[in-house]
Amino acid sequence: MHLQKYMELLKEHNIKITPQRLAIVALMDQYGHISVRDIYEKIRAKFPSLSLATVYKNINAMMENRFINELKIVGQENKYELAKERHSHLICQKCGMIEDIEIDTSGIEKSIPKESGFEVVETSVQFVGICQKCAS
Amino acid sequence: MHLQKYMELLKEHNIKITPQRLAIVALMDQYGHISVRDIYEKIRAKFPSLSLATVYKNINAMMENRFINELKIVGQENKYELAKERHSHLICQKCGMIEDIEIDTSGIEKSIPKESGFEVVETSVQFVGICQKCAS
DNA sequence: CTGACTGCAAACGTTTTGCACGGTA
DNA sequence: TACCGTGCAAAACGTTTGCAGTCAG
Repeated sequence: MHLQKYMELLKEHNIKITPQRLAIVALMDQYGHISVRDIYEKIRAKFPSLSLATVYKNINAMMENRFINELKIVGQENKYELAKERHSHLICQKCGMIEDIEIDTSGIEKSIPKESGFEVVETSVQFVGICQKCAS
Repeated sequence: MHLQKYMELLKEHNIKITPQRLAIVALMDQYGHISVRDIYEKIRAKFPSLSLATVYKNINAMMENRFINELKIVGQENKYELAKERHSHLICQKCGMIEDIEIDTSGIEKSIPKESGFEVVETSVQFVGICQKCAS
């Protein structure tokens, strides 16, 4: 499918290509946000020799290279996503769904008092609530 | 000190009063945001019989009662804070400082498309950056 | 061909659990 | 007094590490 694309992505970030890594990237691309456990189980179904340690090692390497981001969400295990433009997340309290959303955070950043002397590098916003499916 | 205040707080939330719990509440009040490990070590210095299991059990009980909140922060261990009015956090990447800040999130909430059908219950905002002390 | 990656097993740190005892209401 | 909370030890997790063999570049 998009093997070629994944290989290029890895190359761009100076990460050596292996079947395990391609499988991880493919899952992140497919699911958007995925946990270590889910990565492990889904790949293992097709590729039973995969070890959990390898998943962790690769996740950590990819985070160091800023190739992926870690998402810490209340009430959920950590999720990982391919790094892309800054964005925020909609999170359903009921079903756990996570959806990307692009919003402008410059307004709220302005409400930090100048006197605080705090310089924002990154603003992280999570909208926690109920998704359409769960509401109906 | 504020023992009386802490006892009332616990009573209001239907949490039985014990010396261990009073010590935990006192630390959260004093530090604002504190980790399990820090709670354990600080209390233990004065009160060596305290067990880590007790800290965890109490933290969990207080979270169920919505008496305290859990704070998940990138690159830091989980922190806990007394529940209060909705607020956001300034987080220093360098020294780890966490500071409360009150901002109006209604603006960014409006940028969620109506068609998404997502109903926001709570908006969590973290401003990650460099604090005044670390910048100078 | 060489260094990096993988898988395995063991180690580690954190959090939870079960149980007997002790303290709060 | 009755029940809930505590402390201890063990268990259960999640994550990391060391090492020997293998693979990608």
